[in-house]
Amino acid sequence: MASASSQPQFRYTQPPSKVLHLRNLPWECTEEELIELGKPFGKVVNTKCNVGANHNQAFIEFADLNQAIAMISYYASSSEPAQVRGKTVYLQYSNRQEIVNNKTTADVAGNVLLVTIEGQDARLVSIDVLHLVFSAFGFVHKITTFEKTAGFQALVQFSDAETATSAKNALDGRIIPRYLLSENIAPCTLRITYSAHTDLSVKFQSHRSRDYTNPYLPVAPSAIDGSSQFSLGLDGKKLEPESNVLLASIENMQYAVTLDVLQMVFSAFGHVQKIAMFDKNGGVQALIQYPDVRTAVVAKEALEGHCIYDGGFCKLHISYSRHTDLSIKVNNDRSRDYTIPNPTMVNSQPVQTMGPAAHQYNGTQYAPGLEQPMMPPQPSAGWASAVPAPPQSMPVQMTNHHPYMPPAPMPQMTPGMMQMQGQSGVSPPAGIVPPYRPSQM
DNA sequence: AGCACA
Repeated sequence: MASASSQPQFRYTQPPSKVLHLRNLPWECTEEELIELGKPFGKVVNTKCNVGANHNQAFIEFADLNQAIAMISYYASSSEPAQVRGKTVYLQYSNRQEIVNNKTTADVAGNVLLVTIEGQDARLVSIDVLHLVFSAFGFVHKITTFEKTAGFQALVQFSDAETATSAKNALDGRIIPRYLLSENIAPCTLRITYSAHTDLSVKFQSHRSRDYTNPYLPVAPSAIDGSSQFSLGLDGKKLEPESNVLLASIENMQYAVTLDVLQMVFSAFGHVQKIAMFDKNGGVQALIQYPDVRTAVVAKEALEGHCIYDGGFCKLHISYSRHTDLSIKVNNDRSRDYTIPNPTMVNSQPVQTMGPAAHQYNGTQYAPGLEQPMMPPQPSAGWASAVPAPPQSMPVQMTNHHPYMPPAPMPQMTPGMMQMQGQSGVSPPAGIVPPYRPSQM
């Protein structure tokens, strides 16, 4: 075979092509100038400017081969050379048959977004914070995070391109709301393009990747034993490995926090299997067990630092427990196993009460049964404004729609609650326990 | 003046 490809390409024996290769162009030649040059000979359907080491080459692609031939033929016999800005340009058939535009993927709308987190502390942004941010626009199927030369990046998968587009339009160029991050970390700006991916492959739930459509996906070993990689917390400290069991300590407990109150608060994020309360360091702590890590992660994100009651009372501090399955010996006012049939329980309506009620959040077009209780139903309200929504806006749903919104003071009151208040000698203002409302101090 | 690097 004659090896045409091994020959120098600047013989004038290029086979015809719809694509012409132009050289000796002036610096920064524009697409418009190329179209002007080719227009007399046919329809220019594509161009590529600023090619080559000196950016002085370009391609133009005609709709039809004959148009390209016409242009080459014309200038082959013309006394006037082809010119751009008075500079002679040289034409020949390209050795390719079409222009491939490499700026496609980032411009074609898809259901997966490529998110670059910019900022000094970008790496400290947890996948859970990203999940919260993007869940405001619809159900987030999957998230993966990774390091590239571009920095800390994430792929965020939505159901469809429309949802992804609404998130992209609202978030691109914006900062992650301050109230989602601890105070001492630098602002993080989101840069968002479309990804060419349509379905991410997530093998494990881990600190780097999540599949929110599959709660039974195994948790990565590295996320369980914590021996290999800790994820960095928002404050830059090491995080304990995620767990399905949360350890909650209650600060400034002016009002009694009973087992039932805890069960209500934590049930907003999923089924609470077991709770155990105990005294430690002069305060009250509780272990709350969920069926899966994912639910616990969401609950922790949502509740950490928030107060059960208005006024900074009963502030929750939540960490992951090393337990995975609590051993509840007896059901009483300090410990309870909600997974076993409980005809003998004193207050035996809790879980069933919460189930349906917990799903009454309006605007919940997210997948049923998944844990989005705290996503703003009207994301545009929070994101369209230049100023990030105030802290209260994120959990505001819990204020408005949380099942524990008593029409009358102190509903679901338990004997234990009464007693503890009596013992403590602290009377709530006006004798009323404020409604449960997570709020930051 | 001589073929694109996503």
